[in-house]
This record gives sequence, structure tokens and C-alpha cells, in this order.
Amino acid sequence: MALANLSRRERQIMEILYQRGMASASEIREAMEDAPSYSAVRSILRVLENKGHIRHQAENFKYVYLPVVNREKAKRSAVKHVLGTFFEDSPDQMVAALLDVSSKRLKREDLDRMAELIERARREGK
Amino acid sequence: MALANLSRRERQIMEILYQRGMASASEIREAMEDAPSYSAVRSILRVLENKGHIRHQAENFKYVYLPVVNREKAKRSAVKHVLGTFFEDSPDQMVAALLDVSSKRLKREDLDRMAELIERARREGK
DNA sequence: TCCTCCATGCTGAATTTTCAGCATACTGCT
DNA sequence: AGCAGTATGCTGAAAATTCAGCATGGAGGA
Repeated sequence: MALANLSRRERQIMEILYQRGMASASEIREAMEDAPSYSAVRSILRVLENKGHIRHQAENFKYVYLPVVNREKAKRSAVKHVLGTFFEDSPDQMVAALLDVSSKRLKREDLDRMAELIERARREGK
Repeated sequence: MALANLSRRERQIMEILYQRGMASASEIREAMEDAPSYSAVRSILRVLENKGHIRHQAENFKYVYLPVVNREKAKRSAVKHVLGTFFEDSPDQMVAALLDVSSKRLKREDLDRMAELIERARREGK
């Protein structure tokens, strides 16, 4: 997992970037818990960029930072990691936890969509 | 999330402990990627214990370490975190990724179990 | 034009993390 | 009893991370 080798602050920033897709230094800072100074954020961004985890684009007179590894890969990697760490690689255990966690705002359509996904997997896998 | 405030090594060790339930210092060391010296591992264990993240038990002449926060809580917390970071809090997107990631060794029964879980959630939620 | 605001780039240092080594103690074997 | 093997406890220091401050430059309004 890419996130595994990062320091605390580095990870925190990477996760913000994955969540929002991209963000400027000050947006990142605002999104951080116990945000340090603005320049501290920028230092870490510089480090992340040097390590090749993020890059930046100029966008109306600001730098906007974004992950180098695309979201899809990162998603899969994150899921795989949690699956192995907490669910003994058993997807159905993880689905159970997922349903549990999100039960409150789980709508009918969400459940329908999930059922459909599983149905499709069934047909394909068979 | 509990794991969020930890340093790299601390997190690495916590994840091993969640994965295995409990482990001795040397088992932990063996399970670590780029394992440092034995005493380095024990230093970090001491730190984790001081911070209240783990505790130890004596077990046939060894200390065996285990997380203080129980696995269930940690599971949910991890799932919630990934859900928010990579899936915009949308459970069905996450199920899709999960199916994708584990598609290879996905067995018929796994899919059945998942379908059943969702069916049950439907009934309860209705 | 000048001034303010808000950026970036960089440096050096405080703090935290990570680590190795040494002293000590206990088990089990010879 | 003595030794080898394997624990723990602790200390001090190396390395990495995290941070604040200062210099600089462009945009935009007065």
C-alpha cells in the first residue's frame, strides 16, 4: 500500500487529496485536523512531491496538488489492505461491517444497487 | 480513527496486532516489513503501551501484546475511514471495489452470504 | 505607481520517531 | 553450578519528521 510508508502528516495530506481529488495548500490546511502552520503544510507538500507521491498544477495563480497514483488504484489498495488487516481477507465479513457502519443512512436504492452488483458478480463468476 | 495519529512504525505494529489478535515482540518483528532490530521493536511497543494503545500479558515466560481497543470497534472505524476517504461515503461504491479486489478467489458461497446480508438489511430497514 | 494580499521557495531548528546496545533475569540443559 | 538462549528494562543518540520564519514575486485595487 502506498499510504503505508508515509509519516503521520504525509498520510493525513494524502488522504485529503484522495478525498477531494485535488486541493491547494490552504485548502489542505483547512481540512487538516490540528492543522499546523501554513508553511508546515507546504513543507510536507514539498516532501511528498519530492518522493513522487503528488504533483502540482498551476491553476489561477495557485498551485493545486493532486496524487500521482490514480484514485482507482488507491481505492483498491486501501480496500485490500483493510480486508487483510481486519477481515482475514473475507469479503463477506467486510460487507457485514460496511452495512453495519452505514446502516443509518442506508437507503433502499443503495441496497438495491449492492444486490445488483452481487447478482452480476454471480452471473459472471459462474 | 485510532490509527490516524500514529507514526509509521506504530501503525505497522498496530495493524499486525489487529490482524493476529495478539503477538509477542519477536513474532511482531518477524511480521514486519523492513524489520528493525529487536530492541527497536520493543521500544515502539513500550511507546504504544504508554500511549494506551496496547497492553501486554505474561504468557509462558513471554509478554504477549494486544490492542486495547477491541477489534470490532477498530474494524468499524477502519471501514468508516476508507469509506469517507475513497468512496464519498457511498457503501455501494465500496462494495463494487470490494468485489473487484476479491473477484479472483470469490466463491459462490461468499456471494450467497453477501446477498443474504443485504437481503436481511432490506427487511430490517424497510 | 504604490500598497496590500496572497502566493511560493528555502533555511535552519525543535520535536518526534526510530533505533542499537548494554545490564539484568529467568529457563533449561549439561 | 555453569552456560547458552531468550526474555525485559532502560538509556542515549541518530535519523526523520514537523515546523516557523523570512525573503521574494505577482495580482489587483486605491
